[in-house]
Amino acid sequence: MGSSPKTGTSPAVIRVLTVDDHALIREGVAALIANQKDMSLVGEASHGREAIEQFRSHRPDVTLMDLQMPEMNGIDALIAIRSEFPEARIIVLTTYAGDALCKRAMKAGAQAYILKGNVRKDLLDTIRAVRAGKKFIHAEVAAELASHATDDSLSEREIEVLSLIAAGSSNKLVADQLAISEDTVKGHVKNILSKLGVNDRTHAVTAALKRGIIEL
Amino acid sequence: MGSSPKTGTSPAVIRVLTVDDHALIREGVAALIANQKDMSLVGEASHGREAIEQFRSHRPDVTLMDLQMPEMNGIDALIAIRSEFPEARIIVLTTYAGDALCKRAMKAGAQAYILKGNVRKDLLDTIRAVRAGKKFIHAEVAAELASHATDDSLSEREIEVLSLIAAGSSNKLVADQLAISEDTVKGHVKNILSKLGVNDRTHAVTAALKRGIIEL
DNA sequence: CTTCCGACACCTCAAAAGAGGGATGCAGGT
DNA sequence: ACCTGCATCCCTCTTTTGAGGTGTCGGAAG
Repeated sequence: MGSSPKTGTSPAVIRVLTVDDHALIREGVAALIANQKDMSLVGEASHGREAIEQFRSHRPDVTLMDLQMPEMNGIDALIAIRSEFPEARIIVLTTYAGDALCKRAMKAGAQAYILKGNVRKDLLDTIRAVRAGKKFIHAEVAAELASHATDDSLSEREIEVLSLIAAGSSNKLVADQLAISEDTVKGHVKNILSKLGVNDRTHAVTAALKRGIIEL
Repeated sequence: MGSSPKTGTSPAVIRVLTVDDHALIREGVAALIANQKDMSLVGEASHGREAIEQFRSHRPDVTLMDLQMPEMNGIDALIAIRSEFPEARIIVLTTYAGDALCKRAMKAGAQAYILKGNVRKDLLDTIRAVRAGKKFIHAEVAAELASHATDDSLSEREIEVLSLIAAGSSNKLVADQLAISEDTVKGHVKNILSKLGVNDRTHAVTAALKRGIIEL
């Protein structure tokens, strides 16, 4: 790369799409990219549905995707885009360092997961790396990921139960809402506590919130 | 004020300081302000301590302050700046719509409280309004505020107890950590449940998180 | 100087939650 | 066919929580 005079996929500008419900963030990304000779912002979207439309019409080389947006969240948009365009290169750019969120995003086909906090140098480097086909997970998140490497993740049902508990339901109420017996709920709760390594339901909820397993 | 031809405090540019731990947000603010003829960005800070320094050296007309930053949070920075410069005009610019957070910020001397989400038009208008001495609270937050207008807020001690509960402590453990009797803790918990309008400790924690009374 | 409120403490009692055990059926993969 | 994970249900037992009610003490506000 460099001496050969040719087609030049490398020297071509990287076409970027930014997806974030916060206008300020999109503005920041736009400003950052405007200063790069090898990049160009080709579109913006403020939620998942719009992201899909923008992707269809612009076919960006790299997409910066926030999670937690109105209308349609980033994970769902990620899945939708990747199912339609399997070669899509998508970087998750979020505030949350939860390991569960990161796992879901990477499983959904994200190429990188970085935090809005320490973006200074990471963002631009990551865009270039991802365009080149590499993957990247922010160190802070990677540490989270590593610290929970051993413990198995919650099942769909367990997440459902835990969400209802977080919303203020007792075991009996959860049982009613899910149309199962209270004993079954207790069984689920026991597994949840064990998997999260906590001793009571309240701590289970806060631990799951920290890790991005459930939302408020 | 308006028809008289004079000193011109109004036509002068509004000098703005932006405080946010997210570089992208600062970048976005900078880009937005750069397009306004009547505004000029005079400084940036990524946490509370730096905000105080920057305020001292630049004396901005208006300061945009995020809450929840490392080193020193926005509320504390707000208080510190306002105690040193009582005329300081500070706009809280945050992601969180919790009414408790807003109440604390306004009590600490903030002139406005707006959300990063719907910034498009609000931000610039708010900067001008605040410079002119007006106050402003984002509609979404105001609604939150109104919906909790009647219920009294938690005492310091109650917040302390609730935080420990959120961290996974039983009543007995909370009692040990605060060096009080378990019965007293139960008394506090009872008041907490009553004030927050919930039936159990887990819901109390999630309700308090939503309202910005405690943090994760 | 009262009056009110918050923090503190003690009591009883019923309901919920958590720890222990075991058992069934069903789906997916080997 | 077998095994494993998951969801489901049942039982017993102890601990924790939450709902009642009462009272003291100190400080802040009236």
